Amino acid sequence: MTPAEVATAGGSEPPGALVVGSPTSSAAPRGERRPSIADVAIFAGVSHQTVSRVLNMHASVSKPTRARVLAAIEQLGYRPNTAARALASGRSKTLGVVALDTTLYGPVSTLSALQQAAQLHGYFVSVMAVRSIDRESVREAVQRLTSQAVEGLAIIAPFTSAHDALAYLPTGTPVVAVEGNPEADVAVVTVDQVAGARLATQHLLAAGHETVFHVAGPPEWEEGRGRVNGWRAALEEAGAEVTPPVLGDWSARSGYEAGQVLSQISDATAIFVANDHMALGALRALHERGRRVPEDVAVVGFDDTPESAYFIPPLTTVRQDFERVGRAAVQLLVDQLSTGTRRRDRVVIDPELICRQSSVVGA
Amino acid sequence: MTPAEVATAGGSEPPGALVVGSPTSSAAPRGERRPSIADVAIFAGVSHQTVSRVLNMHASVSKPTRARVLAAIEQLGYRPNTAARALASGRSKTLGVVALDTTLYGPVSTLSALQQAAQLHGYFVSVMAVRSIDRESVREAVQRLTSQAVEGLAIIAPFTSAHDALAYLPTGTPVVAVEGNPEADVAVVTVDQVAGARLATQHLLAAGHETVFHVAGPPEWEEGRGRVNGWRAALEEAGAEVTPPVLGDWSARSGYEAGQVLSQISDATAIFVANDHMALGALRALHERGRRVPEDVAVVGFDDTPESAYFIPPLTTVRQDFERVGRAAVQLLVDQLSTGTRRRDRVVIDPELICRQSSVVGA
DNA sequence: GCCGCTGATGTTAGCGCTCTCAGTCGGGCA
DNA sequence: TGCCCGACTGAGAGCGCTAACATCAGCGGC
Repeated sequence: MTPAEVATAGGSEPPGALVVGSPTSSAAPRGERRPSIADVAIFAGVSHQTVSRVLNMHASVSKPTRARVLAAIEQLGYRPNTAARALASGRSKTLGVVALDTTLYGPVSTLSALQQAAQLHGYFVSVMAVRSIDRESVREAVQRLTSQAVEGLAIIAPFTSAHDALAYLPTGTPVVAVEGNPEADVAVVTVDQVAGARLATQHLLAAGHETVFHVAGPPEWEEGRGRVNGWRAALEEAGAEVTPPVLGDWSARSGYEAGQVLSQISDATAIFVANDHMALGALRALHERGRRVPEDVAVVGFDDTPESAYFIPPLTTVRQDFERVGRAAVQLLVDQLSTGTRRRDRVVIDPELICRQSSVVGA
Repeated sequence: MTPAEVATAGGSEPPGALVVGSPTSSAAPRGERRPSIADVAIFAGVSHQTVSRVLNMHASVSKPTRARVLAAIEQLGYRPNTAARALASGRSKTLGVVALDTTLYGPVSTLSALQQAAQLHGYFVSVMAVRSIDRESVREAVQRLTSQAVEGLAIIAPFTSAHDALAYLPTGTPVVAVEGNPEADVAVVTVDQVAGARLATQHLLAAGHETVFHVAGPPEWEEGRGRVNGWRAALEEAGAEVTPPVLGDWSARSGYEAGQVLSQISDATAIFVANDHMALGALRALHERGRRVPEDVAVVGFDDTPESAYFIPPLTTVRQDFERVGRAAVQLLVDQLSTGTRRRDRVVIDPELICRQSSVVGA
């Protein structure tokens, strides 16, 4: 790869991508079928294989030839056909994603970051949303992705799905469980939920509360379980009483209902809520019952959604760097792909406590 | 290739392939390449073409033959190869989506619904996120999708993008602009932003406010412009004063800043905020300044995010049925695909005012 | 001056599927 | 009985690309 080619290929492009056509130049292939590699070859007066070599940045193409081919490509507005390429090479340049709920803040942020990261690596992303994580749904999703010959798979859903998924995947396909159980038998990228919950709980204990109540996420979610565990561990370490967690479903509504329950417990002076949306609901319930936050009850959330700084009062919460999660997931897949092995790396990302007014009087 | 003796496999574990018994009958294709239509054909004792016919539900396959083929498919764990199918048929069964910001509530909800709808119609969805809507980004995204041979394209981004996109698309590819300008020269699915803003504004006027202030979304967004227009129209119809809108960027932070400005204007007794997140910020600013909602200032948002019912106070807002938007977009594409024409249908979905306490005293 | 080598190209097979065109077979109708 | 027709099945040719090999200069070394 000579410097000249690098100049041609533009820095922001993923490797292997082609920079062709200024916005004005590339003429649309009016009417007819799109130009193929053969058309380009004829136009440039070379063999189709030479065109292919230029496309794939193979060495051993002379400079003038390369230039001629690139010119032809631009002239004809040629774009490689992904399907043909995938068929011939066996590489689809596509990563599959199985996601449980693609509207929740966490998964959305992760997915979005993942998508961007994949794009940077020159990969497409194909997302299959599953309604529930029963075996059948997972099988369906994975098989659809398999038929697309995805090269790697990211699972943004509870651990068991990741495990199940393996069964339906061609042997050797790299898999990464995002936000999955660190004990999983595949690679994992996760935010340390236990540590995050511990941070939140310790923060409240340090503020002088005898114990901390917990509004938990659904136990089917690894995040939910991890936060319960971290919370419980922190309490036990401090010798504080462990009250039964109130179960929620991540929604503000469920947080509200939990808040209604907890607002009637006069001992409940500190609540750690498993995500910000539920915390919002809880804040509202406490407000309705005349319990002041943080004077009467301190509240800490989890996620640091962009809105949480504008709750009343601003919410102390635990930030998760979803951006990094997405990037790391892609990186793990790409690494496994390039080494050709399925590995069991884990990337654990530390969460960060963001202190705001909901937890500390006078903050 | 899965070289079993890769010693470089990251230390922790021997890299042996995971042995997973599949819970159903379909035996995993041990080691080698996945079974093809030809394998199925041999196994079933028919020609590959007959298998293809079964796969594509062509008529003219006798029942016993079909049964035999289906059995073979299951036995071998066969899954059709999307790339090969796309290459041979020219149909990729994939819809492309170009989206501007895939983390905002509206786009996320739409995208999610769209994805589900597409899945139901047997289509895959390939999403290209663009950072900005300049021509270059749109071109890049559309061309990447083109190289995937998408059969149809949905654009969840301002109108001009939709227009630009056409230039880089093979002629005849159906396009639908989601939440785009109804004047666009492609099919459009949109919530009637003008009507929604009108509802909100009229609601506030009807409550006795002399005029209604507006915190607007970014003018680059069609939604932002539409809501400004509806708000202005409602004011003008009522002969109310039209104050200059305060510009926001959809974020709670920008809503907060707008709220700070408006809270200092004593005439501002009613505010229509262009989305719920900004409304949250505005509520917080008003709260800080001691302006009571709704007693001193009435606030109405837009979107009806699941959280808005739990704001303090619960937010009156305008609901958009994103579910329907997504479904309609897919339907339009599928229709155009089946009739083979590029049409300019429009689907306009009526928004709905959801009355809560932020706008009406004693509600 | 012949050998082998390396860089630059072309040639030939497929990848796994669908499409078009040909059959084969049995039965209804003249 | 013969013929046509419709239901069913099969053979062969690509789709656009990559991978492996074949080719063919030109070059330096002995």
